[in-house]
Amino acid sequence: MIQPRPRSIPEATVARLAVYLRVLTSFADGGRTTVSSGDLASATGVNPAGLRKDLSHLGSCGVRGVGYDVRALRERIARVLGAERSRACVLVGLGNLGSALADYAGFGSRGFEFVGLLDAAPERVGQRIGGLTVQDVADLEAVVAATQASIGVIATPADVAQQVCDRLAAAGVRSILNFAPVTLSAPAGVDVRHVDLSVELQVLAFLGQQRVPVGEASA
Amino acid sequence: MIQPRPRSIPEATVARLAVYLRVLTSFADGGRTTVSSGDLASATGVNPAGLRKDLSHLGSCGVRGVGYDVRALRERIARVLGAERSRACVLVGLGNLGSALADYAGFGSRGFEFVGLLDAAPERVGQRIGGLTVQDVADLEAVVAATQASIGVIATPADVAQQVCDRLAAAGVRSILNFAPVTLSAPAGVDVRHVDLSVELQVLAFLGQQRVPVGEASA
DNA sequence: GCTTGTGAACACATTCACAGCC
DNA sequence: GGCTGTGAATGTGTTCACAAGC
Repeated sequence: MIQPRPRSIPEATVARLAVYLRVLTSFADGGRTTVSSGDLASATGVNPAGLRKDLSHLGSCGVRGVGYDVRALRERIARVLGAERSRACVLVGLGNLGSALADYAGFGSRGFEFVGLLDAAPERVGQRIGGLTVQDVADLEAVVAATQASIGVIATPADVAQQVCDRLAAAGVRSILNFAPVTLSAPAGVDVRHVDLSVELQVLAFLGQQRVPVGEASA
Repeated sequence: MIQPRPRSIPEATVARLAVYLRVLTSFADGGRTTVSSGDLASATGVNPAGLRKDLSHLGSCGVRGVGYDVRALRERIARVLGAERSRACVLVGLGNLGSALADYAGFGSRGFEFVGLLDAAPERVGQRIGGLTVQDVADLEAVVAATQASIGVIATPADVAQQVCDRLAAAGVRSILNFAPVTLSAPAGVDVRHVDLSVELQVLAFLGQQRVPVGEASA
């Protein structure tokens, strides 16, 4: 009666599911009711067969010869990703990037709710951003305890990111998303993911210079 | 006499090289002169053997029994990534996120220079951000032509991102980094990369809910 | 006939283990 | 002895091709 592995979805698939979810939502808003793997694949920039394989991980519910029901598929993906129930996040660091994140509509619509904004600068404490009032980072532990936040987002300068990470972990936050340009270490059981905004740019630039090896034209 | 593939570095390696570059720079700033693969690996959160394999792609110059020379390695990586010469970028969309990007020090220190900031909102045009004056997006083509920008960064709302992308591509920009939450399409020869800030958060949340399948404690 | 779902083949990436060198 | 560099083994992810089903 024990399912072998009820939900073991490859990480690469999870990332793409989030993208499918976004596109399906816009399709649903546009009044579309069904979609084929080919259409959805081209709208998300992936291979159709890969898309079907991704969907097969969630015990897919497409109809052969027809396609997928947009609403049903969207709900199923949302359920698997846990995007239907709201998750409480605290955000530390409200400089330019942090403020952008606090205001970013994409989070709220995908089940992430900021329940605490924290900053160390006195002039930022008390400001209202994205419907919340910025609190003093000294109260981090109290805010986490009061809000039961399960996710922490770090958008501080690099030199304080590690100590913020330590405090979040100690306060019981088990998932941390780091935007500061440092590699963080955290105790076992705490999941840290790092988003480096300039890495993508650097990869892009590298591919660009690859493409045209400057003066190596075939003439 | 034709080299088979002079420089074909796996994309995953390129992304990590950018991280090594950042850490090596901070090591160099701290006065460190040599580093072993183990040290650098733990500072960047990767496997030591993988790190050595990454470095081997650039015809590595470590010394057995000793390690790598920090400065030499940093320069070699910078050269391979093309991070030594400055690359001109235009940024379109100066809302919260765009402003954060324009101000982000991480770009400048890695060879990316914003040479144009463009926005459609009249109240933003003329503002100074990160040392530049915001220009009207109507002048996009002129700005690209005047600055010879090779990279475009899109941080606009989703609904105008595609048309900005089209105009950038038509103006001759061959590398585009998209922060808007839409999948963009571009003509062949134009490289588009998409950074979705909430995808990482969604993966993190998924892993978190995986970890503790709520009420399935082994007691 | 059209589209899904999936095993099998392939390509890519990571890790291991050790030979080569200082 | 210590650390790099790398082939070999493993694991992961992607693509193909086609059978199954509407």
